[in-house]
Amino acid sequence: MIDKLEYLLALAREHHFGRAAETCGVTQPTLSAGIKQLESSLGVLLVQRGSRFIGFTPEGERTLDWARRIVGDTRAMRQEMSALQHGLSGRLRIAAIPTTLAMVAGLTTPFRARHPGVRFTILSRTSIEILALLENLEVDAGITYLDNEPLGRVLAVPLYQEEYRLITAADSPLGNRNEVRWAEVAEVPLCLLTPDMQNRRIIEQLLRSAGGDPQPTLESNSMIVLFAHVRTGRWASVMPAKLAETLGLTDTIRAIPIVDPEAAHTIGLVVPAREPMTPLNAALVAEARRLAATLDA
Amino acid sequence: MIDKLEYLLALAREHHFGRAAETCGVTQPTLSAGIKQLESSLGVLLVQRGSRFIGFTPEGERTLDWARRIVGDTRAMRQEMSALQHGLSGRLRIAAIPTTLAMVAGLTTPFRARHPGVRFTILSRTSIEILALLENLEVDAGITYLDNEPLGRVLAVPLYQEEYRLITAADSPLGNRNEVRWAEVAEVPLCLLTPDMQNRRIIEQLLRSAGGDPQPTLESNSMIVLFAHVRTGRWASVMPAKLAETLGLTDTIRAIPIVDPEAAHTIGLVVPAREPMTPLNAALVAEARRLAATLDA
DNA sequence: ATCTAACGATTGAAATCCTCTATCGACCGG
DNA sequence: CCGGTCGATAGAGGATTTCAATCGTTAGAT
Repeated sequence: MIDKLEYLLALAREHHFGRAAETCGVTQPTLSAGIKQLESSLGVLLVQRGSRFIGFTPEGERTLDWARRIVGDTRAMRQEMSALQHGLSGRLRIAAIPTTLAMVAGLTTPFRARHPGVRFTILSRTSIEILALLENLEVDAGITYLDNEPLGRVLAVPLYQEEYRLITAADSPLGNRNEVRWAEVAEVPLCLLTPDMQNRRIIEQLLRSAGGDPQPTLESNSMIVLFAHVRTGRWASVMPAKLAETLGLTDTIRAIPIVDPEAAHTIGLVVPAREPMTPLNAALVAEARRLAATLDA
Repeated sequence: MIDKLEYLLALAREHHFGRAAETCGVTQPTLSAGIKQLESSLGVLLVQRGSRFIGFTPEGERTLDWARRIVGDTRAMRQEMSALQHGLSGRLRIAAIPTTLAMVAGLTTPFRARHPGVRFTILSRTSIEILALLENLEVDAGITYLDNEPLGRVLAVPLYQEEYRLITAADSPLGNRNEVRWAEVAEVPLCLLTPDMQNRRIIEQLLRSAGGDPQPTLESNSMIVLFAHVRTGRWASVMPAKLAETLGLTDTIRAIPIVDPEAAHTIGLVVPAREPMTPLNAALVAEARRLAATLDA
């Protein structure tokens, strides 16, 4: 029964019987039969049948909600029993937005010191993708903005305020300033994240409300790409302060506070609002609270 | 997997492998193997092994919590799908304390008018048993006191205030009064519920705080027994007003309000605090709210 | 219109898992 | 010491599950 529900979740992820079967480690006929059996067991059609996967029926969507719950609880139960036996172990899957990637180490490092048996998978994803991944049990936790998009059914732990810096060469036009205004930044050709990233949308909105019309000269979904360009001294970017510090400023590259307004957005850890939490998530939330305390100080 | 969790729940109910197997409709070796398989699948011992059933290990108790959740969600999912197909159907199992048995019809009758496909099982139980039955998924809902014992993880819908009447023959010593004081009632030989019933404990406490020392001349766990005795005209009892009305007063048997104090306890419907509720419970709660509105008016 | 590739359903054989009956061993109370 | 109860175990039979192979349909390309 529960494995059939897992099939359903996989199908919701992949929208494709073959691939869903593969991720479940079974063959396509097996998954096909599993779904069919779920349908007959519940007495409803779950999947809209055509020559290909079309989508779920309304009953299927509803069943998906239940499947997420039941499968999630089952995994949590297993994890809890395993933790009682061998201490915390297993893999903690975290999805983070690119601007926070550098600070993830601040969370994972003390966590691992406390719980050496735990392994990590860190994925770089957009804030919207993170919520979907959480919903579908594909990751255990996310690190994202807490104060913009609606978060859904999650528990959020604020970590720090993201503040913005103009990253530019010391010998560039604004390079000698101790602070700059958004209106000024709007005049500079920038390297920014792609528009699917919430950070890009936040910065664009700040630039626009300062009267600018942002036309980034370069965009990427990778902060590494952006920073590598800035580092040449020929490009500029707007980055969160925390990130700029971590990536390392040289004497030729400066991070200049941007004011008017002094914008800030809250970054935090989000985990599914499941009661009780999985042991790994409980430990992660505790670690995040500790980290937030040190960051506030 | 889920059926193994059902085995575990049955074992928790019965404290006996053989009986648990019977309630699950399997033989004892099957249930035994099922539990053993759960244990190896989770990697922990769940049951304390001896020559007989002794109890659960701490891990077993924890697993029981998860099992209740997972099994409950699974049943809710099935019920919801069935309701989407055929409308509300199935069996609604309600446990009620004896003093409320007469008013259950006020809930079930309009419910059945709205949802003809639903069948009922009504059990008379003590308030403490009701909470255990709810916890173990053995009943869907309970009707009990809301304001005394701690209720646990339930959603409560207040229905009405239980007020107390002295039920006695018109020609008995207090029979001609329009109201009596608890101190006076304490002098009368009474038929009361057995001490495992909360109603008995409530009434005893009221009698004692009025200075009496209650020594019921007859006790039973059945209101029918109590009422049948009162009806002979030779016995008296203290009963909730609602119940006395339903059982039918004759011109020789009177229900006299008891004052000083005018005690009242809240009676209500309780269902497991499960989000979302099962469709049957959702409908029952809606019906209870309607009923509460008419009772208030 | 025809062809092709992709997709999901179907089939039938093999493997696995499950459930039952029968029985055993441990323990308890007389 | 004996009889009865309880849960574990063994082995056979049956049901279910899984897989490889294949089919039918459809969308898109030509």
